[in-house]
Amino acid sequence: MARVTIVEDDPLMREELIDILQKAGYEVAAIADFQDIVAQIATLAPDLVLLDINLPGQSGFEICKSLKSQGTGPILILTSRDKLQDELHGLDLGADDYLTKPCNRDRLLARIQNLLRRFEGRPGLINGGSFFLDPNTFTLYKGSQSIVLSANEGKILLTLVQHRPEIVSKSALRELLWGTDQYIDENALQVNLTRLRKTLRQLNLEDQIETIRGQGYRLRGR
Amino acid sequence: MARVTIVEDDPLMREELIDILQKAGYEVAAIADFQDIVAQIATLAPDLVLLDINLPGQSGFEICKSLKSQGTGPILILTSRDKLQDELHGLDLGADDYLTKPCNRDRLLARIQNLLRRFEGRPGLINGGSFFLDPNTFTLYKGSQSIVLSANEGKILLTLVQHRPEIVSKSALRELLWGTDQYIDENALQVNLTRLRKTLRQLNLEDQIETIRGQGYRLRGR
DNA sequence: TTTTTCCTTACGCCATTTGTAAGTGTTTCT
DNA sequence: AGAAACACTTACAAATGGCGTAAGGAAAAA
Repeated sequence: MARVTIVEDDPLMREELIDILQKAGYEVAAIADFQDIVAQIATLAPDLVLLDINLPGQSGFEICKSLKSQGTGPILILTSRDKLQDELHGLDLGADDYLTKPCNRDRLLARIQNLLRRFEGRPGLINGGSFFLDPNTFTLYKGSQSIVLSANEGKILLTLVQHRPEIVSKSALRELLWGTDQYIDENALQVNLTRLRKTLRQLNLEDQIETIRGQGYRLRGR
Repeated sequence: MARVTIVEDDPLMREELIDILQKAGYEVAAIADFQDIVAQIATLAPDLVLLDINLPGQSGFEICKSLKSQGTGPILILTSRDKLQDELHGLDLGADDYLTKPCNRDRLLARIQNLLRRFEGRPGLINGGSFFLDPNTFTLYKGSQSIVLSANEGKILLTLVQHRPEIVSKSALRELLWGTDQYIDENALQVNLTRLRKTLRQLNLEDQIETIRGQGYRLRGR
């Protein structure tokens, strides 16, 4: 069953949530120490985070923002305040859903289930700024379009994305493609880059890869 | 700006929604003819669908289900009924958010903006029950794994998904692969199905395709 | 201009995909 | 049980696409 992490400072409310979720069959973890919450959640690596807004110290909004910039799973914001402003703010920071407490038990479970389903099995796509890349198959997504890169093109683009916006040396790329830096025709890498750029052009992603003369390549953006 | 399609039968409500969204800068289209709604939406290809539940003829739930099996963008369900059951049902069918009307203007816009941001640039993957399928490249996702199907395997799986859980006749599949039903070696289709099943086994998706003797094939689930 | 670095295009080899063929297994009907 | 219809599997050859190699052109630096 899915793992859910609860971030809620009110002990009573926390226990009740734990109870509800456990009875629903979830593997529940609750944050007890309200310092370094983001790090704790990262370690727990839950499938979903149930996040209260009014917390001692760090605001729930901050946590939400931090988690989302790391590409975590779904976040369900839970707060006692019934202010519309909170909802707007929460959603604005990238929360995936929002509920006011006290909340209906069935509604809570339904929303959790829905969020989990929406994220379940969803590919761990890597955000490349103006596109997404599947690191397994090298399927490249932009808008409603998608194409599959060949193995070499995919490997190159993936490392460029992972190092964005830093420069990746030609030496590193040769190592990536052929396991070694030496005894490789200098031109082989060039050709592969030309091919990659040509493929990117199909999705209107021209001028994404920048050449740094004498040093290597880098991806624009960020 | 993003394109939004409104599906709402009450003219007053519809005009108000159109007004709100247009003033917010969206490119708005509204369904006027309430027949073949799904086909109309598919043609419009909006970035988001605002979907009322109580409609003349086809239920909003049906439309939601159909759209989701085609890999459309986000769907925001809008209904006057304040029944929890509706919400549960709507979310269960894969709607991405839910609001009861009359709804606050700012809240509506915030939810729309949030949905659009969450889906922006994200691939329109089709939910196949226990997997996801990219209809363009035929990249198949299950959990953290993914593989790219060959053209024939992809076409077959895609139509099976789109018709799930109904039976797809062999004749229809032959038409799909070769454009015609006649003069095709009966065996050719079999071979392609064997290959597809073998590929699916790589992702532990055995026994997904069921053979209905004398009629065709169908995908399990739903 | 000369030199260095990078880009582009074309060619041939190799792997993957696909239709064809042939044989085996399974269900249904008499 | 036997036969016929239907479905599945494996193997092989042609077509397709990816890849390294080669050679020449373009652009930047000296």
